[in-house]
Amino acid sequence: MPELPEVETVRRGLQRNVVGRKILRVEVGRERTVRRTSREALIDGLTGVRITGVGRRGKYLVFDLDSRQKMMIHLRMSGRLIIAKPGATRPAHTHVAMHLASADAATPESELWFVDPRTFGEVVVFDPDEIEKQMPDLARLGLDPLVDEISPEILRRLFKNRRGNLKALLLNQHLIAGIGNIYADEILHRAKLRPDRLPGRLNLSSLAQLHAAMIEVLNNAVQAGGSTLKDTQYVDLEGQTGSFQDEHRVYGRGGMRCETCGKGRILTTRVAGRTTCYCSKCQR
DNA sequence: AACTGTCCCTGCAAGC
DNA sequence: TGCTTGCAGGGACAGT
Repeated sequence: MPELPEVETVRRGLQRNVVGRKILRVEVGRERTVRRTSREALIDGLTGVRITGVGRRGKYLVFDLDSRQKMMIHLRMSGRLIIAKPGATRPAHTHVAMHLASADAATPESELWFVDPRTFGEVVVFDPDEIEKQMPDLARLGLDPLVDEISPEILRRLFKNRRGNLKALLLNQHLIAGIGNIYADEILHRAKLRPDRLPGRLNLSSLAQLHAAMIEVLNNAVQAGGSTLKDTQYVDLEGQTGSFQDEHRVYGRGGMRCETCGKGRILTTRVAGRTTCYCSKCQR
């Protein structure tokens, strides 16, 4: 599932491959992918426009354009962005295809595909001046752990007067943006904190552990190009798999021995409505 | 306001 | 073997 490290890996690929290039033509297959506006709005908003930059906030990709608008792409559960040669065979569930002009004499024309079997993802062109109205979810996103400066003290303030447990808070995109189910479990394991702990009862040293684990796990995962699992086949823009799944210590390891403490077993439960894995011994 | 549960959707795996 | 069922999960939405 694309979470912050996977989206950041895709963003870096886009930075290398599409920034500076002009969109010549846009095809939209499934209407559902452009449900926030319409097929016409996407095609009109992108045709003849140059991509001047690609940013990321949480799991949201935001493309700068040389028009007055911006483009947002969210991969949700199963979305993928793929760069390909013009006319190459498209995978099933390719819902949007953008034809990109060559950037210079050395760069051939390309196609940028949005592929998404489960169709939860979306592609939308919006007006940044109307972001509150058109993109309320993006406008109200919380702090990004790798873009914004987060400290244990900031975590304490974010968690103040919150009733939910630690895992629910990590998954809440209005507080901290970019952490999903996999990285929430990995972060909590490295912080040695149980997912069902209540934030009000955390002392500053626990908050410092959580903060350090968050930064470390996310940075290491970006370094590894994200996590590629068996089911969703996450790959980056150029089709490369990630390798952070090899460093997972709890996610998908239910019933196995904890490699960190060597004693505990990894338990699988349900916390905050999500399948949750944690070590019975090292997380307290 | 803040939290929880349900839904959207497809592919895959387990179980009969 | 071939069917059915359940599960995966990000975020919108309804209900509490």
